[in-house]
Amino acid sequence: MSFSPGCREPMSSASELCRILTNANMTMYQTGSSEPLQPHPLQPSLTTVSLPATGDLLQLSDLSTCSSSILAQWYDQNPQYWSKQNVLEWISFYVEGNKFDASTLSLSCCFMDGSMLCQLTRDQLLNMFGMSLGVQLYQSLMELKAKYDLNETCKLLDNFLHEFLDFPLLSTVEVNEVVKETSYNDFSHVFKNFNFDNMKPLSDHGYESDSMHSSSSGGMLSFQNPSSPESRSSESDPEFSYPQIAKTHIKTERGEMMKRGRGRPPKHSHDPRHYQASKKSKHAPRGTHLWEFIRDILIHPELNQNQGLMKWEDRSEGIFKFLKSEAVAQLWGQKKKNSSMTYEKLSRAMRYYYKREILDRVDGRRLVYKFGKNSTGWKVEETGLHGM
DNA sequence: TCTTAATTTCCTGGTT
DNA sequence: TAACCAGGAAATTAAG
Repeated sequence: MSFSPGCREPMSSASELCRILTNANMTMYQTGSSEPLQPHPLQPSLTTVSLPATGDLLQLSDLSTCSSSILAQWYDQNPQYWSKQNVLEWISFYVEGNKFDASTLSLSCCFMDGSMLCQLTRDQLLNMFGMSLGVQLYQSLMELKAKYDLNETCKLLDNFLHEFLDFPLLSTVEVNEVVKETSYNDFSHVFKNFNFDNMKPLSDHGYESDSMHSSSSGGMLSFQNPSSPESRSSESDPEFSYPQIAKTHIKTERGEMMKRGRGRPPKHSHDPRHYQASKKSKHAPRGTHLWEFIRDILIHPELNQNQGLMKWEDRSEGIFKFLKSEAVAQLWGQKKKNSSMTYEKLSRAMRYYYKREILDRVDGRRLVYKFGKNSTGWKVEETGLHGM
């Protein structure tokens, strides 16, 4: 969607905005709206209760601390999944909280759901809401998105660590030097002890069958014996041994080698999980893009500390380096439910970003990339967080 | 149904 | 020699 600049137009007053919001609340939650607070599909436990009247928002000093309010319940969700009502509440909070002159604001600018909101650029928000309010809304949105992405990345990392044995969850680990030093050494023994006899053969089309990554906790990795000649660890850490899963060639029943087909492994439409996925809304947001996934690992070093996956080389310039290239690829694969992801493939996708200027080339340096002008959310001033 | 964006996969050749 | 980089080509998937 696109918002034309200058959609700000006179409106009666801030109280009018409040009145409309309050009425909207009453209408939606007393009569059974077609669009109640949308629970996050991954967080189905959210319960729907009445929203406070807009006036109540005035008494909230900080959204992030209002644990007893309904606001906190949807506020903790990914803004992507906010309803129009949620967006209105969010905007009105900043309007009221800053005593912003709502007469300069068009209500039509506020009628969007979270998905639309998240597509707006900083400039679009500034155009719509003006410098003062626009900047605040943009910063709030960036923080919320980062917070949600952190949660999701944390879950992924937890799943990844927890997939094989009772490795402590990141959320429960107290970060200290001992933990930092042990994490990956512990991994190598995990993989050495893994029972490779449980490996299922590849299906005859050359891809793993869906059953191979049917783990509900985010996709099960298939393994290749690290000592086998096919094993090709591209891991930059020589002590680190990761499971290798991509196989270029497969053996047929007659023992001849066949090439794997190109492109993504096809999904099986009869698979119940695929059915679930295909049932989701047509307007469901796209998954996080690769560069955003990378960015989120980088801007949350508190997670990275445990994994040592990546690090900033020059935060102000957006230059970063893969430390555990294959591990990052595995995590990305887990997120995309693709157990055959490798750094080789991931790096190809990264190179496509050069053309779009999402990434810039860093010549002569292995595993080093740089965020380009079309990437956002990694700068210190954008995130409000401070990297290493 | 078609188009398009964003990968994913495979490949060849070059560099470190 | 292994690991990585570069980029073409083709395939797949999801979203619009």
